[in-house]
Amino acid sequence: MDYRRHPGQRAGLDRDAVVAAARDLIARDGFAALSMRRLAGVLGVAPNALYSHVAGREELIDLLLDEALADVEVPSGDVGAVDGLRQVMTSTYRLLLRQPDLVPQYLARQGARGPHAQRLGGILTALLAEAGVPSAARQPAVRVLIVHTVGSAAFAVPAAGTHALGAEQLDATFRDGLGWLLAGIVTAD
Amino acid sequence: MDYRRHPGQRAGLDRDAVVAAARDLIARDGFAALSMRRLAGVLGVAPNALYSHVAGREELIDLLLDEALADVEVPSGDVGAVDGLRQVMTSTYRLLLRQPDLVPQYLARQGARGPHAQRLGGILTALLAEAGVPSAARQPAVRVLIVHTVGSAAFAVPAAGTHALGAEQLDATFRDGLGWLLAGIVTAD
DNA sequence: ACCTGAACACCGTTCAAGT
DNA sequence: ACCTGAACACCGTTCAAGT
Repeated sequence: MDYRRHPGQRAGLDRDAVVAAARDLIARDGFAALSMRRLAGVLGVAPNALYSHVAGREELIDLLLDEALADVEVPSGDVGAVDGLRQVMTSTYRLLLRQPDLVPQYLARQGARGPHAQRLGGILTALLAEAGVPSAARQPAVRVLIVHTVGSAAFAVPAAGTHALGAEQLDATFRDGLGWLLAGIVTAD
Repeated sequence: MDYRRHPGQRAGLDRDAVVAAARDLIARDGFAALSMRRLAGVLGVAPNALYSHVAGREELIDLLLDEALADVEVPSGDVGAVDGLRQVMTSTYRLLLRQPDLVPQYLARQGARGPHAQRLGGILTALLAEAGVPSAARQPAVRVLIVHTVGSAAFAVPAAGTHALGAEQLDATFRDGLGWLLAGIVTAD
């Protein structure tokens, strides 16, 4: 329609602006409301203008998922490997809870594959090594920890009906499960 | 278009036939291919004919999810509560692996809410009680076990790129994680 | 009750063209 | 390189009508 712009005129858009607008749109109206056309509408451009900055909807979601992991905190100082693992996973859990609608998408695409996800994987592997977990057992251990953390975050989102457990109880459930898994990981032969 | 049928003429459709056709469609072409219009096409009816048997696409997916849990095996005889829990979760895990495309949808809607899911929840709660887990700790324990099982199944699905872990390793990872969680659940004060 | 016809309000993506 | 215009091939769902 009328975008008050002619073909060739710039709209001042770039990749980060598109991703940021998508994040805001989901935060306001939920993941189901994220469509390329609606997003373009919010940004005041024609729908196909987005394809100059993003390969398509799938890539956009990949970017959103990876961005959600941007602020994972590396364990501070020398708290020990196991406590370090606990801190990293708890930080990740809290980050994921901030963008609840996005979390199930991690499972739908078997985890994020972007740079932030890779960085997180590297941190976990190093901490497992420091904790004395043998080389071959580290990748399975990372999987178990990620499954628990992402799964807990996905289940923490209230569904249509009110759920029985409160936020504190959900946090406690995540924390307990994490502790049991860590105990098993570092104790395994 | 032309369905070789007039308004008012039956097509011999019912709720189960719709759900079964949806399951087959996903098995053949993937979850992304499941649309009401395509499903109607497979069944040889007009798109809106499906709404006589199903409230809409969301309910159809709910039915598919619950149906996937129909064949969970209850533990045989007196194997003990913990081994019983292990058997039920392993049976559920194997069932979920049969319909891989469907699994992420469990997380997207915080678990299934149908009769089969409720039955599974009841079995788990009873076994936890038998294992001596105090009443208040049972619901969180069920959550942890479900998160691990569904999450493991979701992550077991190969993504676009080939994945490093083989099927045996994935099974071992699920089994180990389950063991650690069960140990923690029955040991907790 | 179960189906068709027709329509409404959407989708993601592509291709050509303009600057 | 970044945008618009226009189009293609889809969606889920609803409403009226027919038997």
